[in-house]
Amino acid sequence: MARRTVDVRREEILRATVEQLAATGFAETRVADVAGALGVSTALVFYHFESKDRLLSEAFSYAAERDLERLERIKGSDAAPVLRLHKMLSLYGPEGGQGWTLWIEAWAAALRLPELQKVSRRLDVHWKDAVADVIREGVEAGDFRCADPNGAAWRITAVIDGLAIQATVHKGVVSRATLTRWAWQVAAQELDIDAELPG
Amino acid sequence: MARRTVDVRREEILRATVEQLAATGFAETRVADVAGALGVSTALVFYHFESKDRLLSEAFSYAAERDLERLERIKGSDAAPVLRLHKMLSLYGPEGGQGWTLWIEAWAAALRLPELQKVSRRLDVHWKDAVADVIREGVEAGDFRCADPNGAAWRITAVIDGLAIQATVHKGVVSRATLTRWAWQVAAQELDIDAELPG
DNA sequence: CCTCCTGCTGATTCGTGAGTCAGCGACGCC
DNA sequence: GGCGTCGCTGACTCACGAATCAGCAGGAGG
Repeated sequence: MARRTVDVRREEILRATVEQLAATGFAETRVADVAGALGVSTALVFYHFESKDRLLSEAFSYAAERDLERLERIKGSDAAPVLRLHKMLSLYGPEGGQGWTLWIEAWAAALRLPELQKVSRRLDVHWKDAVADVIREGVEAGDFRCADPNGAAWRITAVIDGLAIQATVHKGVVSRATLTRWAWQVAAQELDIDAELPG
Repeated sequence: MARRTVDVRREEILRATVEQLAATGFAETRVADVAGALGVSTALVFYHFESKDRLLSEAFSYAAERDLERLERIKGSDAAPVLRLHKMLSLYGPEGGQGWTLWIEAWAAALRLPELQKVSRRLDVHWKDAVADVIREGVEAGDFRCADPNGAAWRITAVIDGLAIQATVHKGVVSRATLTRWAWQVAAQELDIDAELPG
């Protein structure tokens, strides 16, 4: 069977696991499914990962890391704060739609798996901090007026979390478009800017 | 073994199941645990509920129904809209703290179990509608100024959802007190009222 | 060309938990 | 007081999925 180096194979397995997780959830993901999707034996998965729990949390961590990279790339760009913030919220918000399934699953799973909780906490805090940073920059640049950038960041991202849950779990109750509009509306209110969407 | 009527026993089982669900999650809840907590045999549970899936969604539905009753009682009281709204948000928000574990689990589980999704959707929509109704009353009474009561209700409850997730899953990142304060702050902004907490 | 190392597998073990079933005993009813 | 219903149980089956292991093959290095 097509042999790979450890690194390549591990990443292949992680990617397949993330897909499986997003598609069928933590509880319903079988090691056999992941192996099957790659056309390898289940034993191979255990050759590379010592247990299923380990595999799942490493896979989630892998997905999280890739997301944070994309976030940092936007945050570090030289666009105006308003634009950067809007891009960040767009990335955080709808983006894909498959992503949210994974985060919702992850929050629930994190209630029980301490290892997963650490990753999930790190990811969430990082996100809110990044938003807060950009808000602070915008305030300094005179683009925003905001007395509490940190609180504002938490409230804005919380609205998105809350709305995204509704949009993802109860399909139809809120549209993606409404989600985006409302999220930006809250941001505008918090930052004392025009509610018109940029771009 | 202490014999009961069907109704009594069913409710006993449902209550025990809700407790178990809140404590250990949907995925980790065993029929044997529920039975054990009541000191009865697992077979009895299957005597009253045709399958585990059925038991779980009925239990969640049972908990949801009790919550909605409490909500309606507050909503229907004759206090001023501001006070009623605040009470509703308090009920929705911290209240217990064990409740949120259940909702987070339920959202994740609803992604896969259609029966559960129906219940969860009904509950969520009912909540947002109730908040919107009280906002509308407040507007009519001249207590609030709000151009979009429905949107405001969704945004306010979404913030609470989002913050409650953080408080519940990532203990320590936001305190209950901060959650309450921020939620009310968003409400005040939406309704153009004083951000001071009533009561 | 041989030979290890190592990635990989098929077959198997093992634990666990959902669901079943034959029967028992309490209690209402005649 | 006998009897039939019905809530209830213990002891079981059964399926499924995580984890193991002895060994197989491909390819790099001598």
